Amino acid sequence: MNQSTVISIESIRVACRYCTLSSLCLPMGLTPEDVERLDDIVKRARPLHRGDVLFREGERFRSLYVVKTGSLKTFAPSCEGGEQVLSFHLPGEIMGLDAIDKGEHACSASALETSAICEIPFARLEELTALIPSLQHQMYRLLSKEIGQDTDMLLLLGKKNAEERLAAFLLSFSQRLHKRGLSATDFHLSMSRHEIGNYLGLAVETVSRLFTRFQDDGLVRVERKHIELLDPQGLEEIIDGASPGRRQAPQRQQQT
Amino acid sequence: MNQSTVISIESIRVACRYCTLSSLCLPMGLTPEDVERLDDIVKRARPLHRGDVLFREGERFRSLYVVKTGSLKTFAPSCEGGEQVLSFHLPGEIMGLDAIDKGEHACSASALETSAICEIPFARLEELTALIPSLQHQMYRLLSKEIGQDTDMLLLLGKKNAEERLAAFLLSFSQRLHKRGLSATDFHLSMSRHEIGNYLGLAVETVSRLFTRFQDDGLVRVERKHIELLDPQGLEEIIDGASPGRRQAPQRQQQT
DNA sequence: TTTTGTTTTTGATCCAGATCAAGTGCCGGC
DNA sequence: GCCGGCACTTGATCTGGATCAAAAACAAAA
Repeated sequence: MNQSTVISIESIRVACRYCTLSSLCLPMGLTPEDVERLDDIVKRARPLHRGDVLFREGERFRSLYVVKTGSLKTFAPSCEGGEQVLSFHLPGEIMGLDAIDKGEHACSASALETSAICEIPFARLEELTALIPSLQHQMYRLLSKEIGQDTDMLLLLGKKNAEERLAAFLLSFSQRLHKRGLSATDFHLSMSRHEIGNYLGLAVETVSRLFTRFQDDGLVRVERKHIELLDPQGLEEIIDGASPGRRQAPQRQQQT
Repeated sequence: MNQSTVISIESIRVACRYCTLSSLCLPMGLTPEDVERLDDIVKRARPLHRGDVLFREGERFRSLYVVKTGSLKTFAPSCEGGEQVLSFHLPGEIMGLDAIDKGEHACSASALETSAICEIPFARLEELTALIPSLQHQMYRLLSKEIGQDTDMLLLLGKKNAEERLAAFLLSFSQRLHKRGLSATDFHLSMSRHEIGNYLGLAVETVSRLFTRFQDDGLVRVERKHIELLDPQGLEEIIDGASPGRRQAPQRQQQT
């Protein structure tokens, strides 16, 4: 309780201009004065704890949210009570962009661990972007980037096998952490095997088996949620379809 | 040749304000004066023919493109020379939004049939959106909508089986045509079985078999690329996981 | 500490859909 | 009208990963 209070106070106090994430986040490329104006509309609420829901699918859309610390997942209800994990969000990453169109959230977001969030009321942001061209540009870029990421994911789900998917996930996660100043080769997964499997379109068992296989192949060291990448290059090769087991490509390529 | 000339002239001449698509397209919700201003920056080139490439992956991003007539596909190179079809575009739909972020096209676009295109130089559009709040809002909505569509696709590829995928594709295509004033139950597919399969993450053979099965089940009438939806309700039920063959859900749901 | 529930791992089996293999039929070119 | 090639269909087989089952490792509670 004591600790969460500390985090809370801290999260309330850190303005954008002092935030270490500003180079990754919305303020990227803005002048200090413009950052100030953006900062004026940002709200910082108390932190969420594991499992807490930030917004729920169907809720009226009012704000975008940026992760300040911790991590979250977004997920949409699938058929028959199941759900599809759509993405994992790390500090500096924005959530809620998919809700602008319909004016209501198309997915839900919940915390994977204790997390601090910045809330950005969209109506005010929209006003601001009309006044600050570089902010408008940044918004277009952010929206576009999200589309690009979804595209990558479509490629992953449409064309890659289980091994390639997990390798891609690990490497991508590693790179995202690295951009945030953390180790690219030694990190902690805040999500469960179940969530990873769901995200990658695989069964938990498959994810677990692949972790074991990767470890046996000397690519990673896995100890529950603690991951060490021993051979990132090797993972890279797996992603490109050169799995250790098969020398030449046995996959028939779907031409169009 | 004669016919393509006719189309060409027509496509050059129709300004946004006379275009039947304006209610679906970028001008949606703009005042007539603002449509005029938008119209000033739109370029209308000669039509593309089947197979012609509108833009290619890696090319410098300058413009967004809107389909005026016809249809296109976008696709990205997958591993080992294959490609992933990312989307099919019908009149009024915008292409190139994923390129804003990196400043270069992340995918390629090619015509599925003779198609007319409106080109919108992005730099000029960006200037205009700063001046016209409703246009800016429209842009945010369009970008957000694209994200939402990608999300739907992720759900489809991550959680649905072959039958559900094809049913969802047919119904979604039908609805998009209907919005454009065409028949929702009797239409022509401009893409090949191969392209459908690629898009849905299925082998051609599977797509072909499913068309046959759907026809045998009285859901559709298929004659090469000509499709008649006989029982849209039945397709809807398939999408929701109630395939005719199985009474209760044998799929284990991936909980998180 | 034990208890109890959850997450992860491991093993055995199964099946949807991919892949392989042959047609069949359509369409454009000559 | 005939030919050649490509798109599509249909059938037979194979397999990656799902599913089923159960044990093992942990974590939170008591």
